[in-house]
Amino acid sequence: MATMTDVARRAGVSVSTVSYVLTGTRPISDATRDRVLAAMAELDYQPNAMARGLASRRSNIIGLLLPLTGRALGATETAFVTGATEAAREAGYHLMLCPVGTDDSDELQTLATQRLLDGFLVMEVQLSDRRVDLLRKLESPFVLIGRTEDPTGLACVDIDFDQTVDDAVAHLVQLGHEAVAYVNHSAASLASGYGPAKRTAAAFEAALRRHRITGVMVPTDDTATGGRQAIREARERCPRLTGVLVMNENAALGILAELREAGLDVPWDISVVSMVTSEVVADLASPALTAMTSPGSALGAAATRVLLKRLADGDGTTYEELLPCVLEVRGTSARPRKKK
Amino acid sequence: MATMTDVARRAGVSVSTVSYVLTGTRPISDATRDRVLAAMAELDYQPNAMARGLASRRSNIIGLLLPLTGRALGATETAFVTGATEAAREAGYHLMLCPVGTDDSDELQTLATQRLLDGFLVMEVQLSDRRVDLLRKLESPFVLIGRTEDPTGLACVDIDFDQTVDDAVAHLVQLGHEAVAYVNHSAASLASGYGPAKRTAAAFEAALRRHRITGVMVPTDDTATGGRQAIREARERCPRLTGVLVMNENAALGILAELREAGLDVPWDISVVSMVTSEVVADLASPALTAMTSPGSALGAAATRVLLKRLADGDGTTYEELLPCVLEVRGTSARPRKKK
DNA sequence: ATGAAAGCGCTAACAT
DNA sequence: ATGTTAGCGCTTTCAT
Repeated sequence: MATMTDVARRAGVSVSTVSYVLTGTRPISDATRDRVLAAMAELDYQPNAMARGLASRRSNIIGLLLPLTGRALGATETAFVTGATEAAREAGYHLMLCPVGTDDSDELQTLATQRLLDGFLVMEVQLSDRRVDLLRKLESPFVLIGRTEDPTGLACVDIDFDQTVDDAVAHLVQLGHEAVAYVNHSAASLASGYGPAKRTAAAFEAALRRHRITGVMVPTDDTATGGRQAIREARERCPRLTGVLVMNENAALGILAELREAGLDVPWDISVVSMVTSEVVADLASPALTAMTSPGSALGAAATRVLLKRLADGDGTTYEELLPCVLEVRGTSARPRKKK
Repeated sequence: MATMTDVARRAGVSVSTVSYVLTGTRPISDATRDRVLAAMAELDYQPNAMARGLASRRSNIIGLLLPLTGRALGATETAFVTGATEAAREAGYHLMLCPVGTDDSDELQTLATQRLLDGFLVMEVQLSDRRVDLLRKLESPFVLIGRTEDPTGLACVDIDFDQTVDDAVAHLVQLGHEAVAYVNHSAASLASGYGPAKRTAAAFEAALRRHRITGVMVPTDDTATGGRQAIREARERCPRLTGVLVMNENAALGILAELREAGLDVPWDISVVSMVTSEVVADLASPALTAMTSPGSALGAAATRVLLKRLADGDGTTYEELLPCVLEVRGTSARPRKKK
């Protein structure tokens, strides 16, 4: 394994010159640079990451804090990881997966003080998240995916739930629907103040008013069974119902199954729009789900870019970037057929 | 940020003593150790990962080579990543995600010679995989998830496809099925020599013989549409068909949809067993899919353990560990009802 | 059982 | 534009 000293000797220059060729932090004459580069190539030289990190106090690695609950990651999360990883690589950084939940404060403290990571991406952010407090205290640069209660002084990248709900409702209204339901996350998460649940509930109300249509919000579990119950309840509470928005993919599939068994035709009797859904899952359903596709990979890339920017600038001001889900019309939404 | 020198001074010992307390590579009297530990605690000392890595030539990080194709990772892969990450953490290691496909030789070369990673886990291994050749040449320790054509001298951890297929067929036979189809991966992947496709095809033939039943193998695309076509073809070629094994989850859902539309009752008319399927996806279907659940997270953990073992022992002998998928009977398999 | 000291391979002042 | 050199914070011989 050739070292920088080897390269310097071979190129007939000093080690610092070699170093500066690598980092580009001071002007080097073309002739010298060429000689150095040639020497590197001849020796198959690769800088030692550890030595670099030690001397520069930068590892060029960012950590992705992701609670690994045992159950699988959804497609959205996966896409996020992918997007973040790619964006990091393009900037010459590496991405390290760190299974750190809100409760593993010690783990995180160790990670952050080890100086192995230059900064953090924090996934699955809770409204009140201890990881945030800790990272702040330790003065580690970080970017949140999602938002805490009070985002002052934080950098957040999140789905634009307001916009997403509004776009979904607008899609149904445009098709001629006048009574729609919104099947939200569970009552429990709503009560616990889970951000997306609360924000979408409010956005739904607002959208109903804006579009002057009626509708009901039904919280339910994020399961197929939950979806089944929710659609039954929704139809009871609002018999004229012709459209439904669903927050959770599993619930969406449950709704399709329930409607089918009730002898109703999707999309002609009832349209279903799934929110924050990945393409894969949407295609699993039949008919394929009309959905608001979550910008998973774009979110990951955006978050990474924000973090790297902050690392470079030493910037720590409040920042917020919201990306809406994009409507993909597939087979479960249509103009409702006239009743009777 | 306290350094080892600070700790040494505070404890009234030399730096080397502090170091040995940390690494445990030489005996320390209890009294001294206690003083050192106390000093560390008082100073909130955390060893600097970079300095450690530079001096010891070990980063305590392993890389996970995972081609990020843009499309989402399946639940099995996700579980694998989770399992590997957890296992690494338990052993005091970190896991770094490296988006490196078979074609990114340069990327991999850089990664491996940078000395940032102690070893590699290689996912989505091709029958002939250039990453394997490269890692071997660079003498980087690594473990494959999957198998190459010739596994001599390699460490592999993989799904036991033979066992899995046999278990699935046995399940159907035991229920009384006498004519079953196997819906495999696409003809293209079969032709290209994709390992799992070839191995399961062979295992299916063997299982048919062993159980003295008839059956057909139908290759198809890994999509719902592919599944639909496949089941039509299978029923044409084998009208007495009462059971079907499916290799791909999407195809499995397509098959269910097609059968339903053809007016057939699952599982009473036709049983469906999905292979290498995750629980989440199985539950998405209605009825929930009887499936051979892939040991994703166990695979990840096993692979990590093998790699760490090799790092510790400097061992490089051939090694193979196969884990079967586990049968989970859900709603799509049953004793076939008598025809006519 | 403990200490002293020589690196590990690089970056970044400080020189010229 | 280039060279010299003092660290970065730790591990690990070599001593005692």
